[in-house]
This record gives sequence, C-alpha cells and structure tokens, in this order.
Amino acid sequence: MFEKYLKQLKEKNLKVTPQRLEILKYLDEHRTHPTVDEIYQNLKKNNPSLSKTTVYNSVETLDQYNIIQSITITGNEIRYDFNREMHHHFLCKTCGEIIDIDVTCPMQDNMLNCKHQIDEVHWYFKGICKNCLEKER
Amino acid sequence: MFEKYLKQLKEKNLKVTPQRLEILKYLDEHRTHPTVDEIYQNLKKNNPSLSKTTVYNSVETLDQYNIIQSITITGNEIRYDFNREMHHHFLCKTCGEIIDIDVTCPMQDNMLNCKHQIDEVHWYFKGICKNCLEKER
DNA sequence: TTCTTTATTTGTAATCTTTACAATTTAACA
DNA sequence: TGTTAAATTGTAAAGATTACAAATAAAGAA
Repeated sequence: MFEKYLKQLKEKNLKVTPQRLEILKYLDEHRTHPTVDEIYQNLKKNNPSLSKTTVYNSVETLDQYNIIQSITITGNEIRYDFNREMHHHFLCKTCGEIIDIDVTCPMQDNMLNCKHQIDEVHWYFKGICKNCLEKER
Repeated sequence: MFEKYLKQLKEKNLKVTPQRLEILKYLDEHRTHPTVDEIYQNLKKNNPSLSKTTVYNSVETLDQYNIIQSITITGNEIRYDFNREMHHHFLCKTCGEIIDIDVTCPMQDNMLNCKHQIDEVHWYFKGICKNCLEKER
C-alpha cells in the first residue's frame, strides 16, 4: 500500500516515517494541489497526534528532494503537487480551482540553454474555467 | 513629473491621489519587483503619514485595473511589477533576485484558444543566476 | 534483540503577510 | 463652496509560516 512512497523516500536516503508516508499518499490521491492546512486537517482525522509543523517540515523536505512540487500560483499560500513531471497550472479566479495544463513549448529548450542555470519551470495561467464560463450564461 | 501616472489613473476612472502617484512612481523607478513592505518602508521616508494599508489597497486596485502586475513567484509574499507587458521572471534561489525574462512561445496562442478563458499568463523559472554561478567557482 | 546515534516529530510561541473595519480625510464634480 | 462617494489611516484580527527545544522514533551496529 505504501511501497511506492517508501521506495521514493529510500531512493533519496530519507528516513521513512508514517507521517511522510501518509502525506505522500494523501497528495497522490488528492491531485487538487492542497495547502498544508488541507493536508493537515484531513490526515488529523485518522492521526490525531499529527502536528501541523510536521506537515510543514515534511512537504518542505519532499519538495527539496524533488519528490513533490510546490505551487505558488495564488500568492496567498503554497500548494503542493504529487506530480512533479513537467506540467502547468490554470487558476480559475471564479471557483478557485487549480487545473492541470499540459502544453510543451518548442522554445523551452532555448530558455533552458540561457546563461542562468534553470532548475524549475512553472507556467501559471489565470482566468475563468470552462465550467464557470458556462454557469455565467 | 507625475503626468504619466496621472494619465494611467484617469484612463481607468480611478481617483488621482498623491499616494497612488507615489506608489506608481516608485514601481516605475524600481523594477526589482518589490513587496508591499519594501514600497511602504521607502515611501514612508518622505511621506511619514503613509499607511501600510494604503499600500495594500493601492497595489490591489492598480493590479485589478491592469496598471501594474502581481508576481507570486516566491510563495512567501506578493511582489509587484510596473511593467505589465508580456514578460516573464527568473528567481535566483541563491541571491533571491528576480530577473526579467523575455521569451515568447509559438505555442502560446494555442493555449489562449483553449476552453478556459485565459486572462493572465505567468512563467516563472527558478535556479541560479549567472552572477551567482560565477561566484561559486 | 538491544543500544546508540541522529533525524524527525511535536507543541508552543513568535513572526510575517495580509485583511477587516470604522473613523477620518480628500478627490471630483456640481 | 458644498456634497458625495471613494480613498486613506490606524488598529486589531486573521492566516500562513518559521523558530525552537523537548520528546520520540528510525536506522544501523553490536
């Protein structure tokens, strides 16, 4: 059940703790780009001794080791994404949902060859999602 | 001296206040993507009665009316950019500087024609800037 | 298994950014 | 000059994140 996450932690020589496994599982099963508070509130139900600081520490570590990805699209809070493969995000300013966007750009390689060392690429699009557009009519 | 900013405000039917003019001037002359606090601390020197809430309110309004642009690259705080023309940003994780990046992508039009209504496009790149790379050696 | 070391977890308090709100002031216009 | 609506101000509150020290637990050695 947790083998997949366990493997990811071991590959990076990170200690395997129940908290980290639960957080990874939650992120894997909830691809809605949750905040620390969302993760915490939900995991606390079955793990009452969980501390919010642990969630902060864990997602920071998992992000540093490229096991998960952090998303700063809203500006109000950091969100986390289990999917760390190259993909991008759309924020609906009406419903607040963050939708995955898959585009690749032929120019991107040019970018990556510029004078700076580029480790992360984030594209954020903002507007109104198609569901909210339909409701508006 | 303030004619340019005055015109931008009047075009959007926004009231012209000394605070808004000073904030616009500061952002125009400091293209370093400052935070609210940076703007506030600097303008306070010559305008001791300035309130930080005014800076928050003003940048929010200016952003809403597309006079300035907000940048959420760091996740810790919102930064503001006088230049609202299409351009992108690179965050150096070593020195913290945010550098303008000018790339356009032929795929972008495809994106803009997708099912969602896209109002804003932000590309954020993170890594180590060329200055910091040189110092590392 | 047990012991040891080191990293992680936990809870509390502190910090930092942003928002809420009501009173005061001011810009815009008649 | 007077009126009205909007902006500014200061204070307090809220929300997100970090600091820190004590307690706990994981990993590897004995």
